Amino acid sequence: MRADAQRNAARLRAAAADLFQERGLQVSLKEIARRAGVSHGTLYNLFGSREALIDEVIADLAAVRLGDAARAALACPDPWQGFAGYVAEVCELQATDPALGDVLTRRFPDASRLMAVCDNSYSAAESIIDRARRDGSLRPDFTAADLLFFLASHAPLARSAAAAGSDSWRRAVGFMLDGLRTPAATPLPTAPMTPQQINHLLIEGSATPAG
Amino acid sequence: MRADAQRNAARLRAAAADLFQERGLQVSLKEIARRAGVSHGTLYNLFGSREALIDEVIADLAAVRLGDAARAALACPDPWQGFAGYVAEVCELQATDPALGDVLTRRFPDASRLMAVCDNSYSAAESIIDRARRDGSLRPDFTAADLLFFLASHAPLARSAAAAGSDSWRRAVGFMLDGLRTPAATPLPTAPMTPQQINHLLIEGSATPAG
DNA sequence: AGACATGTTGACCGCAGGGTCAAGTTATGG
DNA sequence: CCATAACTTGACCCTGCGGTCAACATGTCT
Repeated sequence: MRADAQRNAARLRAAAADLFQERGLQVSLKEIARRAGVSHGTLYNLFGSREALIDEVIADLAAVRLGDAARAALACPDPWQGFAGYVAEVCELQATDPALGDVLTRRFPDASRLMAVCDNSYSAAESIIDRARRDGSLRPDFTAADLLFFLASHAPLARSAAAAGSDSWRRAVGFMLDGLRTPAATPLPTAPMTPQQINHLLIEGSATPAG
Repeated sequence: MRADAQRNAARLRAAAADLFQERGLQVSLKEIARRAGVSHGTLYNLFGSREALIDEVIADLAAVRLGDAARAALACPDPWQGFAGYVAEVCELQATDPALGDVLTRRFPDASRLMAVCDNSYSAAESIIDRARRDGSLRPDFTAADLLFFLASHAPLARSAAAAGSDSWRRAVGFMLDGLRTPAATPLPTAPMTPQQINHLLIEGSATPAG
């Protein structure tokens, strides 16, 4: 790879990282190129697709952030504290970093490294949940699918609340957590989602085609 | 108004009602015209703006649906049952009717009749919440702003879950309600939103400009 | 029936997005 | 220092959106 190409790739990566984190994973590729100070043709040249760019720029970061949160949760002596702290931490990430808010939505199935991060996070969440359930502090009917549903619905509003300088999303998380403790538990009206249902749900989630 | 214009207006209203309820209040106006079988020029001619169309086609419907839910809630002898049923009912509306899911987002400030419906609903929610708080069954720190936050974040996923034939959103509502009963209550990390903050939050919510 | 007001139409504008590619430029190795 | 492979560029394609308007059609009233 020629030196100038390397320079351009670095600039593009930096611009992409900035914009993804400022405005989410759907920012226009032309705008990324604009901010990097190169032609959008060059972006397509060097990366080929938004997914490739995401994988290069966000996947590691997401892996670290989510991995840290999960590790901290499992390291916490009190399973409930671990679980609650994990949820709060992930929500915090969603509120402060739009890119991370978009990670869990699985809306970029072709970003393979990112999808791997999603899968790992899901497994980690299962462990965290399991531990808290076995402990008796987390209601037994709560599943990782339920957590994912909550996080996915929470992300957009948390993001704009944070952008508007508001903490209000923390309240929503607080209510939710109070509903997840065993003493509060009340029978649920329906079964948890299967992984297929989750996928379907999240991907269809926002980019509904026009037909 | 000429007879053909009246016919066209009726067709447009019908098409708009259909599409709003199928896909939400942001469907393209050209598509509404297409489905109505008239030129989009005619739509602009007869209605002038999306907001006018919304006001004509959705405002009443929303007023009735939300009003019924509120009335039923206040008529319920048990304040907690009334509150919980209200939340569940509104969520059901959001899940089954994308147009109603968009109503509470306040993303169409120029649709004045719709905005009035929002305001009324908010007041009604305050009464319902108040009654349940005074009853001692609803945690005292829960406000109408919190409910609005929940509903706004809930709507999109509930919609796509329902579209995918899934009931899973009911679980989320169940967890949330369990967190709202007084016995579950745990101190909250931050203050509720002011009306201004709500407005800001919801309107910025999804249509973030590119700049 | 005819004339005029009232409506309708679709081409057109500007914008922005994704994506491609021939032509031009520049780094690099011999 | 130059030949060439490697790279960049921006014009161009497509799509779809909101919105306007001159030219045309049609209902309506006398």
